Amino acid sequence: MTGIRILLVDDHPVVRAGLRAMLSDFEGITVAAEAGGGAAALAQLSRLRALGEPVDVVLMDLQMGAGMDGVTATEKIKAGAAGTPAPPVLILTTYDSDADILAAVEAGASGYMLKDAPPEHIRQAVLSAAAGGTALAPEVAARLMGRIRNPEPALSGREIELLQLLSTGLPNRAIARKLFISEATVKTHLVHIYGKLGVDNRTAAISVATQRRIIRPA
Amino acid sequence: MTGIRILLVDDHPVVRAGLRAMLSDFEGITVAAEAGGGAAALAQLSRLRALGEPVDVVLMDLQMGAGMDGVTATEKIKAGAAGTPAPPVLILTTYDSDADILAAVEAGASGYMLKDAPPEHIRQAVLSAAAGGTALAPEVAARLMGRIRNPEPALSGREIELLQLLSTGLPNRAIARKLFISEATVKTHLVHIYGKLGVDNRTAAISVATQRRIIRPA
DNA sequence: CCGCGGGTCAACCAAAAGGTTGATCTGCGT
DNA sequence: ACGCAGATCAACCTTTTGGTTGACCCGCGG
Repeated sequence: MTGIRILLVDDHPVVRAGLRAMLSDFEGITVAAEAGGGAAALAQLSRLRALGEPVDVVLMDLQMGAGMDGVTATEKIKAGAAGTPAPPVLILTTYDSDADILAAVEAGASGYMLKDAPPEHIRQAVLSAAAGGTALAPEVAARLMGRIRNPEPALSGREIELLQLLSTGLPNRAIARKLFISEATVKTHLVHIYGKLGVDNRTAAISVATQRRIIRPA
Repeated sequence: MTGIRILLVDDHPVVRAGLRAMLSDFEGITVAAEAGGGAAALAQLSRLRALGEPVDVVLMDLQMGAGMDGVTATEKIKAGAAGTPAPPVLILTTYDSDADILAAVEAGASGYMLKDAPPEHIRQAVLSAAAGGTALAPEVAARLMGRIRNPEPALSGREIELLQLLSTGLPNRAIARKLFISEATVKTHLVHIYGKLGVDNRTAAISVATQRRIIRPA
């Protein structure tokens, strides 16, 4: 049997070693290559494709220190930057904030797993992704279901995006520039956010959004 | 030769597997046990001591999801909660905030390494700790040197108190009432805080203060 | 004793944020 | 075709913050 060929993308050597050790215990799964960042990941994908040994699944961390973050790398892979057809990308990260989950899904990720998941779950997710399916960690799935069932205090993707920038301390003008919209639009979004979160200023919005894990702590 | 016996403490199975794989490649180092949290770590230490197989070095993560955090666990170990003499504790974590480093050192840690360090550095640190020495990652050492050369202005107790309330989203008026001072005084404190943190608005102050662990996340 | 820093307050002005109304455009589902 | 919701923008006004200056009191250390 051919086996599922995997590319590990994580900036921590320790984590890469852990995943390699964990995955090598499973039948039918082999780690074809590793990358410590988004740019290296794209290079590895191209290299392996040129060798006629394309990877079947990319295991990608989201937070990666200096360089390209995982969401951007996923977008580039899915856009065919490392050749087509693009392999499925399975996110394996530490945090499960709405902001991260939505960004990853929009970037084209096939799944979203947490690093504290038991090995068996990760194996299942890899198999699922390789077969063209999807895989969500139970916690993640629960959060998404909650969003669907309870649309009352549901923030839109754009609003969450704005909230995330808000939490870094940027003034409206800077947020507007980052999102390529006008300051007026930023204010409109903020008013909506305040209404949905039941607050009346940006600081309280950040507090509530952080507690509800709508955004990850700055 | 006896070999150095290690206890791994980390809440992520993936990371534990990685460290186990990495360390097992080194001569003279064996992983005696693992723990997924601070409480389990103390239990493991006691158990192994009772078996007459005490560990020589504890490899400890700082951020551990739900239960006891790494600093607290280190304090307890050093206080003899798992028997004396207490083994050296080597911190191995993702973040290198000043607050984390200082807290770890104060708790009695023998070293502070980052998870993105190359395996050889981690091996050196383990050997050093086992021999009763200390080990600091270059980045960490650099930060400490920087602090000594360029001490960041410390926030006063009152300022931190105010910052904590600020992070909950209260406007100045409400903060004033909570602290039984006038709004003018709140503004004066805020100006001082902004100056010390190098920001110019309350939202950024919260962001910076949270990152530096000056205040706990809302 | 005197300076110094922390904490308290006031008055004033400038800038940013909050709130309202109303408008256009887009995609999506019926 | 239609309504609806999300996203976008403008103009206007009020409230809150930010920034400056100056002042007073207190405790601690040289």
